[in-house]
Order: sequence, then C-alpha cells, then structure tokens
Amino acid sequence: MMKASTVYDVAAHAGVSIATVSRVLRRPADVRASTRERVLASVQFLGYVPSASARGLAARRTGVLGLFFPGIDDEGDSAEVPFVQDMSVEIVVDIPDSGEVRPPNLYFDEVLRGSEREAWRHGFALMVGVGRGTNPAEMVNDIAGRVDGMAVLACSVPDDLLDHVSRRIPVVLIAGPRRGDDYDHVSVSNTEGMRALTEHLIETHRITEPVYLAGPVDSPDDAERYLGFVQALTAAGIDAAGLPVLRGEFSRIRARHLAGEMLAAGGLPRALVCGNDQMALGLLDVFGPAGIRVPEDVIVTGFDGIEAGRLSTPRLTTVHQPMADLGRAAMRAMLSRLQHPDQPPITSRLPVKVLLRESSEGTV
Amino acid sequence: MMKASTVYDVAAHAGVSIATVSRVLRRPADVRASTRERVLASVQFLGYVPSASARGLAARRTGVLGLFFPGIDDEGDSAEVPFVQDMSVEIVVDIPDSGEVRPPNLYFDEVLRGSEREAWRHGFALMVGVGRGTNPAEMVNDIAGRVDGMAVLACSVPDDLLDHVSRRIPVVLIAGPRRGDDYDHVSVSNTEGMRALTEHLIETHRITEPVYLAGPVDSPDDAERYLGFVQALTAAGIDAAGLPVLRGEFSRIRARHLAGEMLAAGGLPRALVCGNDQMALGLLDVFGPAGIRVPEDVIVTGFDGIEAGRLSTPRLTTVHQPMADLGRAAMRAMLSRLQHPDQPPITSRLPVKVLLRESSEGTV
DNA sequence: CAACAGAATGTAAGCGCATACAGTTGAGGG
DNA sequence: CCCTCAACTGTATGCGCTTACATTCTGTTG
Repeated sequence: MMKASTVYDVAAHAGVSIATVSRVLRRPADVRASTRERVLASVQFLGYVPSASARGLAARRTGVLGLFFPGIDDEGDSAEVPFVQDMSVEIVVDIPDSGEVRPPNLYFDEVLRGSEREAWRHGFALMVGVGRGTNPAEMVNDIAGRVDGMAVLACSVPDDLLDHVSRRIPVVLIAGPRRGDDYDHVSVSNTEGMRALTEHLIETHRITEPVYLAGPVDSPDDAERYLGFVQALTAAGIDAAGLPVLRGEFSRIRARHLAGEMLAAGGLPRALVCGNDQMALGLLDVFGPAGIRVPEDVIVTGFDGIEAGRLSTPRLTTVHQPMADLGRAAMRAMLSRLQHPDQPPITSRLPVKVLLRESSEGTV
Repeated sequence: MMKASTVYDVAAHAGVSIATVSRVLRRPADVRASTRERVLASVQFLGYVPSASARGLAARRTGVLGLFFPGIDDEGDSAEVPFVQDMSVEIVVDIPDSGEVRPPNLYFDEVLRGSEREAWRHGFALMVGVGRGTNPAEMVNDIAGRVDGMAVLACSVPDDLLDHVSRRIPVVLIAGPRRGDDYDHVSVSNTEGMRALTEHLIETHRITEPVYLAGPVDSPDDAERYLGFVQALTAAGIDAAGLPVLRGEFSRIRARHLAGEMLAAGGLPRALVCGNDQMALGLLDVFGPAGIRVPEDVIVTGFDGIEAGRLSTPRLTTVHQPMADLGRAAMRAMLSRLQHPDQPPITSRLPVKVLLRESSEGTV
C-alpha cells in the first residue's frame, strides 16, 4: 500500500500544477481535453484516490450525511466473533417458537435503506451510528464532526446534546413528537392511521368496545396512535375513557402473557387493537393454539406493517408506515436545509396505509 | 447555525493555545485538571464540535471504515418521496401473496448491523454505500477516499477498481471466492454446510436421489454449496453427475414455476435441496395448495436461515449462515490489517449451522 | 502583424487540527 | 534562595486539497 499518492504526485507525473489536477477531478470542463487525459492517465498509473479529509477541509463541507439511531438495549453480546475458523458446521434440531428474534430492527433497516438511497442520489455519502449502551453522546458528537447534517431518531439523543451539535450542523428529527420548534422534523401519520383503522372497525364490524393494547408509556408514537384510537371512538359517540387499556410494552412476549391472562380470566373483547405489530403477533401466538378463532371470536389489529404480519396465520390487519420513505424524507429535509439555511422549520408527515387482512376481515 | 466555531475560538475563549484545546480533547490526562475544565466549559459555551476533516488530514487517518454492497438492481424507483404531506391515510384491502417483497436484502441488513457494531466497538465510524445501477465505480472511489479501510461484497466491484483503491487503503472481500491472493477475505462455510445437510438427508432419511435447485450460474456461493452437495453424494457412493439440477436463479417466483412444471410432469423427487431459502419457500408456496405433503411426499431444504423460513408452513430446514458475524469479521480483519499492514492475507471462514425443521423432519 | 479577449493554467493562501519541539512553570532538593 | 527535573503549555509546521486571483496561451480581428 506504500504511501498513498497525492495531488502533488499526480501533478508532477503529469507535468501540471496541482490546481489543474484538482480541476480535472472537480470541473473537468474547465480543462483542455488533452491535458485532462494526461492527468487522468497519471491518476490511474499512480493509483490516486483523493483524500476526503483534505477536500472536506478545503471546501468546508464533507459531502456526508449522518443517521443516528438509539441502540437496541439488549444487544449486549460483546462476544468476540470467531476470527479465523475453518470448516465448522453444527447441526441442531431447531424447535419452533424460539421466541422473538430481533424484532423492532426492521424499522431501522428500512429507514437506513431509504436514507442511504436518498443521500447517494444527491451526491452525499451516508454515515450511520447506532447508539450502544455506552455513551451515545460521544457517538453523536463524533458523527456531527464528520457530516454536513444529521438525522436522529426521536428521543434517542438528550436535548442538550442536540442543541450542542445543532449549532454546527442542521439536525433533522425522525418520528416522535416535535421537539422545540427549531428542528426539522419528519414523521408518519400515526394518529390518522389509527383513527382510520378504528373507524373501519366501528363502522364495518360494529365494534363498540375495542380494547387497546398499548406500548411503553413513554413512547410518543404509541401516544399518537392511541390518540387516533380515542378520536375515532369519540367521533362515534363512544366513551373511550371507559374502555380498558392493556400495557403491552411493544413486546411480543409481553403480549403473550396478556393474552394468557385474558383467556384465564375468561373474558375476551370483541376486538383488540394493538399499538404495534409485534404485540398483535404475540396475541395470535396464543389465540391460535388455544382454539380462539381470529377474527370470528376476536379481531386483532396491529400497527407498522412488518413483514412477519404478512406471513402470520391469519395475516395481520395493520397500518403500514413507509419506513424507507421516512429515511428518504429525512435526508431530503436536510439537503433542503443545507441549501436554504434560513427557511422556516420543515415538518413532514408521511402518509400511512391501512392494510385490511384476515385478522379482521375473515377473508379478503 | 452561524459559522461553526473552531479550536481557535475555543482557545481564545478559554485563554489557552490551540494545542491545549486539542490536548483536552485527545489526551485529557496531559492537561492540568483546572485548565481542562476551563477549556471544556468553553467548548460547551461555544458549541464546539471538532471537524473530522481537519483531524483526519492532520492525523492522517479518518477513523472511518467503509462497507460497500452491490445494489439490488430492480430498485429502480427514482420516485420522489412525498416531501410535505399532511394527514393522509389510504385504506386498502391487502390480498395475500403479493409476491416477493424485498427478498435478499436481509442479508445486507444483517451484515451491515454486524459491521456497524464492530466498527464502533473499536472506535471507528462506519460509512455505507449500496451500489446503484449508476456508476458503482464512482461510489467506491468516493468511499475509498473517506475511510481507513473498506469491506466489499464479492463480485460487486470490478477487479481493476479494486486494485486501484487497494493501493490507498486495505480492502476486505466479503463472501464469494477468494480473488487473487492479495486481499483479506471473510466468508462462510458454504460447502461444509451443504455437505453436512446432504449427508444428513442421505444417512437419516435414506435419500439417494436428491434434486438440487441451483442459483444463478455465476453465483460463487451457489457453486460452493453445490460442491458440498456433490461431495456428500460422492462420499456415499452416489453418482451426482447423474442427478438432475434445476436452475432456480435464487428466485422465489422462478422456483414456483419450476414446482409447477414438476407437478405437471408428474414426477416429484423424494427430496429437493435448494441453494437458498427463497427458492425453497417458492416450492412450499406451490406444494401446499397442491396437496403435496412436505416432508412426507417430498423433503425440501433451503440455505441461508432467513426469518421467513422460520415462519413458513412447514418451517424450513436450512443451513443458517451468521450474516452479522460476517460483517463483524470483515471489520475485524480490516482493523487487524491496519495495525499490521505487512501480515499475510487473512482468510476467515465462519461456521454455519444446519437447522433441522419440519420441512425435512416431519416433527421436531 | 499587433492587439486583445477568452481560455487554460499556474500561484499562493488558507481550511482546522495534531504534534514535534521549545519554552514555561512549579515543586522539591541542596 | 537557587537549581533540577518533571509537568504543563505554547509555537510553528504541515497534512492534501480548493479556489480566488494572477499569469500565460490561443486564436481572432483590425
């Protein structure tokens, strides 16, 4: 690998000045064709790759956008990867129901995918960071120093840190509630989606006393969804305050427990509206084997539109949120902000889609 | 956002030299506690975030590792994301079997997750790039200029480009065959895994004429797997050359067609060994509704260990490859190379796990 | 053939930081 | 009270590139 070559090396080899080398790479049209080709030949010959650090410093922009997500807390396996290991195979009999395997990460995957796509589409590279238990502050600060702007999942970064980095680069918040009024913000129509779904249950299926299976109390997304649930009920003249709310914590496991308790207690509501798909799937896990028919005995709905809900039996009625688009919209907002630093804060709410499937409709 | 503050601003505000500011951030122990606190207060006050470009230039290393993947070709929707859109909800009746939704990407997601984790664990940031139809060369070159080392999925980058960038930074190849002998390389035990699975079918289920459902002809992974298949047969005294091989192209759709054709032709083999899970699932898609019992009438196995294979009916026997570990191992190899530039090329083969489930065992 | 407008290229000044080295300070010993 | 040495801090340089500006060509026109 030797010492990497620089503009100086290329310039010397091609018999031009470093400015010309730079121009060949940045504004080819400004250089005579013959010169350009000579320089490019030298670039090729020397294996020259421009240093983004130097470019970033000189041009005062890095050409990189950042994306930060809070970590999955339980990702604690610091286990070492086997480093060099040959031809080993293990044969295991894999029993069903091994629990929930990496559940909510799909969300991150999708947002990341959309972000990556949109960033490169606009000529920016993407840097990603997933907060681990250890010091998200350091990571965020680190990323902030490397990028022209960064998107951050709501609630993943303390306010003061956010203020700090936002003095250097624009910050876009993804999902969750607006925080302050100074940040650009992209989110999905949680409330509207849940309201539409609930209205459907009320109007089409004559549900009058649905039970809501809620996420963590501090989840702003769940709060928005619950709001939509309440709005639909209220609009139909139903007193939402009188209906029980179960606390499922967005966990499939927890939902199974709750399902078990309900069965034990004997009383099942006509419809269970869940704050996310994982919990809805947890209910299905229990109802099926217990002989409870869905949707004949109880209607179950979710929220998110994850793949597993499309593969479950019965398939899960849910509200699909466009996760990849969330990422793309976040990048777009940042780019827009970079171009027009003084425009008013952007608020982008993406549309959701209610997917009616067998867990509420019977057959579709 | 004003103009971002620099070391100079902080130094002036704290009444010290820029060297001291730098030390406070990089080697706090070298600075008297009282001075340190004063500087940190100024950092806080001014909202100072160090420029990674400047640091990278001065320190001659970026502290970033890169990961490049080939694009999903069909990802051609350049559609614009709705940018600002309020409260829109669409209600759709979602019919089953909407085809295959983003199939092979799980692989990328997992590798990325592992890479991200391992990079940060060692104090490096991660930059990701997914090649689009447009000019992967530019992307790779761009990334190469921004990082201290990069990992690349096999076959995603032309040889000459790889040579070019590897003159500047270490490059690690992920999966596929070794290319040349100069690059570090991490992969999984494709051959050994498939061999172990096939041996199991032969020994436990007395399969003597399994049919292999192959991937694309130019897939090195599939070639390795097929090799394992052949090895097991040969070891058992079976002439693999005499057995038919179907070309499923790693596609679920294509596998369905093939399944249809087999049914139409009347003859179903006792066991179908597939080069990946997607194809195996494609077979199940057809066999179930057609009244073919799996595994009683025909055994079906896959390869990869994707989530969908755990949710199918029957659940799919497969060979699980540790995708996240692949990413982690790639990062590890790079870090090792950065520390010891002159060590011999690393070759790391990760272990796989044969998962016996209902599609071959009946009940487990 | 001279004069001149562009086009092409060169010159030079930073961009913000790390760090070798030089200089300063303070504590302890003589 | 001075000297020594270690701990601490400041000075100065350069990392590799972009870019405003100066300079040199080139081809045209009078």
